[in-house]
Amino acid sequence: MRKDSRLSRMLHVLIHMDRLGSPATSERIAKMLNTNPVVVRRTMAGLRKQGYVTSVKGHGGGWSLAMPLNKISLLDIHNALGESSVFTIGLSDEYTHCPIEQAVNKAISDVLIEAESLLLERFGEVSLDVLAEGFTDLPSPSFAKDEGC
Amino acid sequence: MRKDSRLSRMLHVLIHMDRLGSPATSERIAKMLNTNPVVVRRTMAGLRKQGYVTSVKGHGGGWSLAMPLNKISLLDIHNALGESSVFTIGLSDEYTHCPIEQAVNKAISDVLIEAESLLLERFGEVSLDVLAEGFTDLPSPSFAKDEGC
DNA sequence: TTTTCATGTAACTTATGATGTTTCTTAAAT
DNA sequence: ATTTAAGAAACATCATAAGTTACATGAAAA
Repeated sequence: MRKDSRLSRMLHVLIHMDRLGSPATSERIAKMLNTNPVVVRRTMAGLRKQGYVTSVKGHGGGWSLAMPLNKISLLDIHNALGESSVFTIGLSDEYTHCPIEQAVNKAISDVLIEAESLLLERFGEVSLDVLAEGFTDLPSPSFAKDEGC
Repeated sequence: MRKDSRLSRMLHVLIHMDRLGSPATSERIAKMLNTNPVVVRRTMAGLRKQGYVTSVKGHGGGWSLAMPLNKISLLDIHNALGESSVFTIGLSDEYTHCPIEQAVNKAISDVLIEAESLLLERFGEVSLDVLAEGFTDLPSPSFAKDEGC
């Protein structure tokens, strides 16, 4: 089943952006992610909507962090990306009136809800500055693949 | 993102099968699930491989439970269906040498592992007979949609 | 012993949804 | 004015789960 790696990729990008100083263009980010600028804009648009990044048009424009990394959690970015559910597991809805289907679906969804709660709670406990820790003394690596991420 | 409702659907089927007495044909199950017999065989094959159901060819053949419902847990069926991961969330693997990607991926996967452990543990605690409880006194409903699930 | 019913399996087709692409517009700096 | 870059809509591609077709195998019934 298909995986959505946007969270991982966007976190990676945001931390690099933080050490970059100047705005990062969609094109630059796209190169880093081996994708293209429009996909980057689409994804970043969600983050901007929630206030985590800003975008500027024209010369010298691009994307910038709107707040320090310690104000942003994994949960924030996860939510901003707007994926409805974290699970590949879904429920049947063919016989909503069948008591057996109801019992089955309740058992499954009870578990999913509990596991998702835990997951979101943990995501909320991790802020991005913690992920960047220990690398601040490294020579700030440049951005795109051909420059050595 | 696409959902996999096989677990929910198969549990539903297995419980109905338990009260059916005679083997259920792939065609009958397919009608119940609004799908077709080959898909049913494909899915049931996983359950047979793990010993939860048996299949018999020819006249009067079909699928039967190989053990009572109280010997089968949600986890058993989940595993038998053979889905690798329960999450839609994946990790980037473009810069496996980049310490930032590593830190990001470790943070995410720590959470995923913990949440998945909880989920599997809970699935292991629920056996199918519990889901069927309370309906044993009902007139055993017949199987296919047009017969009133 | 032939027919019918049912699973087993492989190969192929379809449907869906994310991702990628093109094109054009808008806006800001040079 | 020109260049640079985001915004946005429309369209194309791709991956893959699900569905379908076709045929082989095996068991019971006629």
